[in-house]
Amino acid sequence: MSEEKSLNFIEDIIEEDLRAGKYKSILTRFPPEPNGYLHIGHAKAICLNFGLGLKYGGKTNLRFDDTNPVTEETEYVDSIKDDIKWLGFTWAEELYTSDYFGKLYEFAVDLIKKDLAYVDDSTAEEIAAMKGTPTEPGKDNLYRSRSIEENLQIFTDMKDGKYKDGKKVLRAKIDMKHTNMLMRDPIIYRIKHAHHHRTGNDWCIYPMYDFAHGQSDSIENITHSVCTLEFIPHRELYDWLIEKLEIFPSHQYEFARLNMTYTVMSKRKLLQLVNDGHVKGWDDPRMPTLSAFRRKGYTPESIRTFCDKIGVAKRENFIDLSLLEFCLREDLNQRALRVMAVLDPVKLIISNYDDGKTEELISENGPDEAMGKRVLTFGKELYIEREDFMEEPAKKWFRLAPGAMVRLKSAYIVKCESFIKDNSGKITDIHCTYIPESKSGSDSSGISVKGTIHWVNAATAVTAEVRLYDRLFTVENPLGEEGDFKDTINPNSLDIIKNAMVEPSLKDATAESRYQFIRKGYFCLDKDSTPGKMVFNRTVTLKDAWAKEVKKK
RNA sequence: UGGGUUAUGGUGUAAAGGUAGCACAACAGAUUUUGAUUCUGUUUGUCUAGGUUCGAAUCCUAGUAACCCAACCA
Repeated sequence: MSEEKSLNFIEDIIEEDLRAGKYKSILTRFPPEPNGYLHIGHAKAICLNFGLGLKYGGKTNLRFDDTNPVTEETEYVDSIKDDIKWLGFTWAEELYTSDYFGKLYEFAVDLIKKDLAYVDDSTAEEIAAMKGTPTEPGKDNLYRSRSIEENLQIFTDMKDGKYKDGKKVLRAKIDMKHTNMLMRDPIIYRIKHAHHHRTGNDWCIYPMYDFAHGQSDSIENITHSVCTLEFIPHRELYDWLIEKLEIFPSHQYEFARLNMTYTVMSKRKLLQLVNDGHVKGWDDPRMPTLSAFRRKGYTPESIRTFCDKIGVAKRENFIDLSLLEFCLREDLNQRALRVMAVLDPVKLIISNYDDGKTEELISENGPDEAMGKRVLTFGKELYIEREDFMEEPAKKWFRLAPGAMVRLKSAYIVKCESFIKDNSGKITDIHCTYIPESKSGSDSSGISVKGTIHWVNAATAVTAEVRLYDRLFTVENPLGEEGDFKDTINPNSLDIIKNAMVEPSLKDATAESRYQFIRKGYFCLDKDSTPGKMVFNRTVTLKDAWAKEVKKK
């Protein structure tokens, strides 16, 4: 095959439309409802819609689908805008469906005048009963034959606030026996005496999704209105309304939403996790929201790469979380500064190193020369990772053990001579000797060791809190289990380490800094940090061949 | 008992009648002052049954499975 990437089915359609001269340029839109935070599934839709605009020299609008005042809030509007900007996209116009309430009302009046809409006084239960089921046709009710004049008058009265919530609705007059349930006289306007986040108390009737979305697309001259699969049955109604209203013919195309292992992706369920206190807010780093990924240290580039790799198609998919992590590591590996941090410290004392002596050693900041170098202080007392020492070494173990030698990264080779345990059997000190000729960069010792471990100098190390995150759920598909999805929440999804010892250069960390704690993973500074106490989030672990080796047994 | 949509390795995604490719995952090895990175290699697939054709993932017929549709949510 050639170098260029093959097109997805929507790109196929657009290229065909452009080729055929159906449109001179394209216009897409991203239409979130401001009732929750954006998650990784939205990122797929954002990358798709904005990506299409960019690729074909068109534009993309951001339109808040705010037709339900009871669930929508400005807080969500702000977070959504932040997330889209963070991902790196720029919208042509910031619009709101509520901008069109006047126009939409006119459309409804137009429909009534064409005898294509009527006011129904039935209760919600009655309407549901008359609607039939997917396998049984619905039935007409007596309100369906109301006169145009009467409908016009009552609809005006509805708008003027003469009725209470739920007393009347406006319905499109289509076909109660239609095989598509959505075509059985769908409700297009309902009464809600509620405060709207933008229009305040101007309206007490609000259009339903189906009477707002397609019409908004049309008003904006959207050429390709891309949405997820569950809206397929809505397309027939979308087209019907555009045809009857005789307005600009936007077209709807549907793709499969993103599903990912070890998480859930519905705003309703995410809201539940927040409200029930299973996580500490929408941006808790264990959440699949964009604000959580950002806080956890993910880069927008890695998420865009991920969205590119998963593709766009119409079949249900279930993406492996490891693909997202792969994209992340690939990016972080290139940009993260390498530093040393000991998460579970145990003291290492070098017996043949002079008391009070220190040395300044040079270490590279990363694999790329351009990342520069930094100075590390070495001394007689260090901290190393507790798990890097094994009293009775396992097979293929090439870290520290009694009598064994190991390289201290960017420093010397040391040999373990003895160790001390406290009353509870916990190792408190490891005594080593070092090989003076083995200094990194000028090693003349002739000794080669298999293992290299990280360390920090006890005298100059800084204490920091480190938060280790694991997947939020214990099973790949929390919704595939019997019972409530919350039963599969991972009780160990957060491990807080209060006293990690990190090298002093980390004092310069900023919110944007990306680090690799050598051999432990990628980390970033959390917003909970204070001048007196740094807090780091583990963004993702490094791949760990040893852990895999251990697991095999 | 209705209507709609989709079926390609473990997971995704290409192949527009002509060599089933790519990525992740898994496995094996090389390199390595991060058991990381990098590099090399291996395993695994066209839902089923018929048919058309020199040739079928692709076309035809009949099945099967999964998902969606009965909020005054979007």
